[in-house]
Amino acid sequence: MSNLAQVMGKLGELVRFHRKKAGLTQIQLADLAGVGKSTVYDIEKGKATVQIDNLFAVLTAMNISIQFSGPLNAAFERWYATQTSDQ
Amino acid sequence: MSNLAQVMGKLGELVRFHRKKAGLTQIQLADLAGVGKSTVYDIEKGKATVQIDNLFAVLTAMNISIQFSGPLNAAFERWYATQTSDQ
DNA sequence: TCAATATCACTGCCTTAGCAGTAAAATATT
DNA sequence: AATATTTTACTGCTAAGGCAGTGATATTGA
Repeated sequence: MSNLAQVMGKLGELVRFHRKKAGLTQIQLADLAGVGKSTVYDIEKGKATVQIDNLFAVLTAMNISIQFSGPLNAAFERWYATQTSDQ
Repeated sequence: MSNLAQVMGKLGELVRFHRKKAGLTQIQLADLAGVGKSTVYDIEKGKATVQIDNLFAVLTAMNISIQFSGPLNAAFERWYATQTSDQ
C-alpha cells in the first residue's frame, strides 16, 4: 500500500462507502462539500491529480480525517508546540 | 486542527523539518521526489491547492505516510478486503 | 566580515483540474 | 417489466497549478 494509484483507489472506495452509508448521491455530497460533482466522481474513481483542498472538503463532509506521520514525528511535535505557543 | 490552512501549514512544517534533518535542500528534495522546486517550496509554505500526486511524491521521499480514517473504517476494511482478495 | 549557499518571491509558458451541462449506461424502486 | 434515479463518461471553457529561470533577500560557514 505504498503506491499512489493504490492509495487513491482505496481512498476513493472509502469515500464512496461512507457516502452510500450516509444515503447521499454524488451531487448531494458535492453540494455539501462545496465542490463540483465531477470532483466527487473523480475522487471516487481514484484520480491522483485532484487538489488537496477539494479532497479535504469532501473528506471533511464525510467525517473522514487525514493524518500524516514521519520518522521524526515526536521531535517535530515537540518543536512545533513551542513554535505555536510562543507568540 | 480541522481547518485546511492549519492542516496544510503544519504539514508544510513537517516536511521542512524532515528535509532539514535529512540535510537536503529544497532542490535536492524536489529532484528526489521528481517534482519541481516550486512545488516543494509551495508545500512547505502550506499552499492548499497542490495536487495530491505531487504531495504524495514529496511525502514518500521523506518517509512520511498518510492515513485516512472515517467513522465506518472497520466495516470498510472488512468489505474492502473481500473486494480485493476475490478475483 | 565576507563569501558561498539556500530560500524567497516573482515571471511567462504550457498543461490540465475543476466546473456545469449532457446523453448513454447502470441501478434502484414500484 | 416499466419507470425513476443515479452514475458514468464525455464536452468546451476558464482559471490556476506546475515548471524552470531569475534576481533579491536570507542564512550559513570559513
